[in-house]
Amino acid sequence: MSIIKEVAAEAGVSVMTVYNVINGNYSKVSEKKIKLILKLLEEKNYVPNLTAKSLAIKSTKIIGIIVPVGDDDYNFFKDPYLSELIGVIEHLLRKKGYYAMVRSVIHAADISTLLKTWNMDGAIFLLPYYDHIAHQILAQNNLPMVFLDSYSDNPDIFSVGIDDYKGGYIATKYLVSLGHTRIAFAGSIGEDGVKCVVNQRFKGYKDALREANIEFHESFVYPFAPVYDMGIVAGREISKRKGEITAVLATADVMAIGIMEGARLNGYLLPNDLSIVGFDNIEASIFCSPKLTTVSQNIPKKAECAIDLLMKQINDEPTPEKRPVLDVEIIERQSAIPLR
Amino acid sequence: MSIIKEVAAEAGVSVMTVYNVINGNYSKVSEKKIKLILKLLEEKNYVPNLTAKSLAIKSTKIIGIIVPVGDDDYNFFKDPYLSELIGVIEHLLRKKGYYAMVRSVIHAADISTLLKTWNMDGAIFLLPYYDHIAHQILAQNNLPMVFLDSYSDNPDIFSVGIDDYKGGYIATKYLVSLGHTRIAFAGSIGEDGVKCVVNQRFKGYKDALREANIEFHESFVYPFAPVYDMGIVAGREISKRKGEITAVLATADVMAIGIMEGARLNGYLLPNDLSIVGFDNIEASIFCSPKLTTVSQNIPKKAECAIDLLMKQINDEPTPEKRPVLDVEIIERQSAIPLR
DNA sequence: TTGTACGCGTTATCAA
DNA sequence: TTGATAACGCGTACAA
Repeated sequence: MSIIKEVAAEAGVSVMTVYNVINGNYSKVSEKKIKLILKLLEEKNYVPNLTAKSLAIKSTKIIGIIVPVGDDDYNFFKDPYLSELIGVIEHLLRKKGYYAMVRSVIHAADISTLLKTWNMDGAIFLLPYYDHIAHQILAQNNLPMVFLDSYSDNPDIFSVGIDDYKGGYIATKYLVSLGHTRIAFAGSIGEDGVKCVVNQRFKGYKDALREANIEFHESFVYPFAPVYDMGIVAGREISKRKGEITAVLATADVMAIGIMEGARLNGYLLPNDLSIVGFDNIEASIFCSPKLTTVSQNIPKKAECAIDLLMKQINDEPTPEKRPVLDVEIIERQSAIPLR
Repeated sequence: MSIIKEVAAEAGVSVMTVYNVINGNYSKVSEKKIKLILKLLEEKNYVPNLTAKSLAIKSTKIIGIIVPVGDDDYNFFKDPYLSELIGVIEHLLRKKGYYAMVRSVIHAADISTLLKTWNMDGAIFLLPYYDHIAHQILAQNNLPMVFLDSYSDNPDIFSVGIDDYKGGYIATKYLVSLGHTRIAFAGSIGEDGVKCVVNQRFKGYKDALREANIEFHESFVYPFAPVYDMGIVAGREISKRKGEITAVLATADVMAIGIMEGARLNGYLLPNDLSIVGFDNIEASIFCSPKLTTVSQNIPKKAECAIDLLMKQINDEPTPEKRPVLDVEIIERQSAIPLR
């Protein structure tokens, strides 16, 4: 028997009266009974059952944290950028009385099922792998959603991004200011013409080169996945061209750290033989030596914006900006130094 | 109106018949209607509502992933050990049809509330900060639970741990084998006599010293928190005693990396001036230079054991071992080298 | 083969 | 002030 019923029986009142006390409708109950009922609830450690409440009010306070994973066995939490982001998000949600249901998804089709299964109040999509089906996701699920780093041209989408173009631009400009002219670009660029995170950074890179009257070489592009292992591969490739390439811009810190390793494996001395700039400013960027110069994005702020956007939708408040874009900046450390 | 009712109406049957089809009780429904109903369900993208189902069957398929956080603003996901662990756990739970609700908790009292609020099917406690109230947690919550790294003497507790004593022992022995005799220990040791992760490692450290006829010095102990920043502090302290201390065992990789940094800030050349052994074998232990020699614990296996123990409890299967202890091993890299 | 009735814990409405 | 009743979506037991 449920605690509510026990209390009602013991206090000699109806279940409804107990609920009135629980919900603070004190005006509707006599003071004497209030005290007794509160005492009994306390004694029995009553905690409202949210699965029942959810059913009644059609709101669960569950927010889905959706992370696409390609391969079934890849542990996306090893990515420090994602973990940090999830940590901040969980924290903010908790403070606002929501519950974070973290979920990696392999098949995009599973998303709708998940959201409906728990009748979630909202969802945050951490990685921008859904631009091509954004329309479908929006159509199938009528609930507040926020996409991170999306470049979808769907006008109905809410998203929080960073100024990827500027990131690529200032990083390249920074390397140019150090005297570098033969600058490689490492990152999984998408199809030509498609707007996406890496392509925007790539565009910034090319524009900065052009502005400095530096010719762009297709062979300077290493279109590898932004993970440590592929960084090593890229680093090995790049260091085969000693003297030809003097600097690299990588689209993720972990990749940049991998590039360092790969170059070192080929006998490079860092940062002398190769200047490297990363992207994200994860905590591990100070673990490596030389410490990584990188384009910093403010992860806590990104999370805040996402939650803010989500809450505004949930509470039917106006959203001044549907797609805020956060600023980025260069964090100068030791991995990029003047040429020569 | 719910999809179920729509389908029932359109198919001209009762709601019950629709449920029979959904639940595969085909024997109870005529083939013609089955096809029609399945088609309608498909069209309308029917997904069972777990909040309602949970209420009816008193099982939610939600597993709580509980992480204690001391300070309100500390982002525990920055800890690579925890993130990796959570990643594996989410993955395993998903494959078994469960949902991971990740939750940081500040006040231990919130735990019971959380578990009851969602009527969770089980819970995993990631950090062993609850040994002193384990009895209370067990008493207040009658659901399958698994504690990681617990040294509670409560016989009712299920836990998965690693051989911390052996870890401290083999790490110290390893340093001794390299010729070191003045070996410091860095980690937040608990009260004397209390069994806990760090104290066990500390015990292993002391026993290994004794076995090698090396005197233990109280002043060689740096009882700092196992985080990067405190590692730096420890590294600075240790490097003030050049020649006096030649090696350190740290109880966490991030701390070991911090120690490197602190020592370097004081002019140390690594690993020449100081040999360092870490603990955990997180991914970032290869990001630093020199690469970290460390005591490895098998995080995926730890997660697997925990889930296995949890599932056995949920399914009322016998559990051969209530408190499995996983083995550890030394991973030799570059941060610890022979003396001189 | 199909349908009815009731319960799960909670909220909302309305009557007493 | 208090309480009865219906509803939320689903499962179980039992009838027709």
